[in-house]
Amino acid sequence: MTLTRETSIGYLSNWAARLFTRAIERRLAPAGIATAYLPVLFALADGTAMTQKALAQHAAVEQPTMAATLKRMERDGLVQRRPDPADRRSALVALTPLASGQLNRVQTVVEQNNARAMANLQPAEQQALLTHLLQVIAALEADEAAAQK
Amino acid sequence: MTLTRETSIGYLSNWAARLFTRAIERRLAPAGIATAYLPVLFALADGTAMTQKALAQHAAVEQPTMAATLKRMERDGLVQRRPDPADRRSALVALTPLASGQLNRVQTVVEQNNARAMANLQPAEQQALLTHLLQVIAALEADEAAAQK
DNA sequence: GTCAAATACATAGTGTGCTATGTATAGGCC
DNA sequence: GGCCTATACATAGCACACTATGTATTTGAC
Repeated sequence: MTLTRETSIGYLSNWAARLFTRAIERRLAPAGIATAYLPVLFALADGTAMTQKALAQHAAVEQPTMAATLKRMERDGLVQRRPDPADRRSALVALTPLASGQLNRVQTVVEQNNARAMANLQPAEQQALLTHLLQVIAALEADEAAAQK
Repeated sequence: MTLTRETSIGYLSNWAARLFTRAIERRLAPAGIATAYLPVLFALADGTAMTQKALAQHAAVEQPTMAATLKRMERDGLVQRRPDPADRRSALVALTPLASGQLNRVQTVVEQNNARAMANLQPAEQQALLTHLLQVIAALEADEAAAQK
């Protein structure tokens, strides 16, 4: 039993993720929205302000990755930081009106993209795919946590 | 129906892919093998030599991406390029003995990693997951091809 | 045979992720 | 109060992906 790409869940996940990134970029880059911005946009969509640490946890990326993403979003006028009155080490990040104004369009594009990607699957199959992927993610996170120690 | 991470196939694919990359890095980086090397290693495993273009198509990455990967692999002593006698524009890439000697170990690590990731799924579910992901990939590639024109 | 178009690869610049490490503030112990 | 540790963030350096573009060779039309 040899290893081929088509039977490697790792390879297929990576491949699908790159295709998703390209598809989102194609449709949102003209609007100044990059894929890494999406978790931040959705996390702050309701108008709340969050710390960088909380945003990193929400997006499941490391802190320096989120720092770079926020720097680009700030450059692009999508977020603003103001000092956290309760802790001078941290800042509270919130969306700008420019970002809020694009939320509807962004959400529509993302949902349509997800729908297009799963258009060949029956509703039950779509649900199964999401469930199975979540179980894979849980297994990999458990493996990572075990290796940590 | 709001968009949450847990129901977004795009987000879950990206998340799983990052976890896979980290897991592979954790186990193969000490051996000098990076994740981007894997498609090249497996494509050349049988001793054949391929052009950069063929390797890029095999790995489903763009040509400059493969050029950079091959440069790192050459730096790490894993591949060597020799001029293609039939076409002076291109070079034929082949594994070095150093790379060939690590193939068994690499294949074992990748297979074990895939097995660990799907350990919580029944065999039928594992097969369904792979099939569904392939259908998602096919849909995204069709979408990309349509946008291309 | 010549020249224009196509092809193979290289390079530059950027986005997004990681690890390792530095700096400033907060919090708790004595 | 002073000090040690923990925490929040910044920075540096690298891997790996992309697009855009340049260079050299090949191919095909004439």
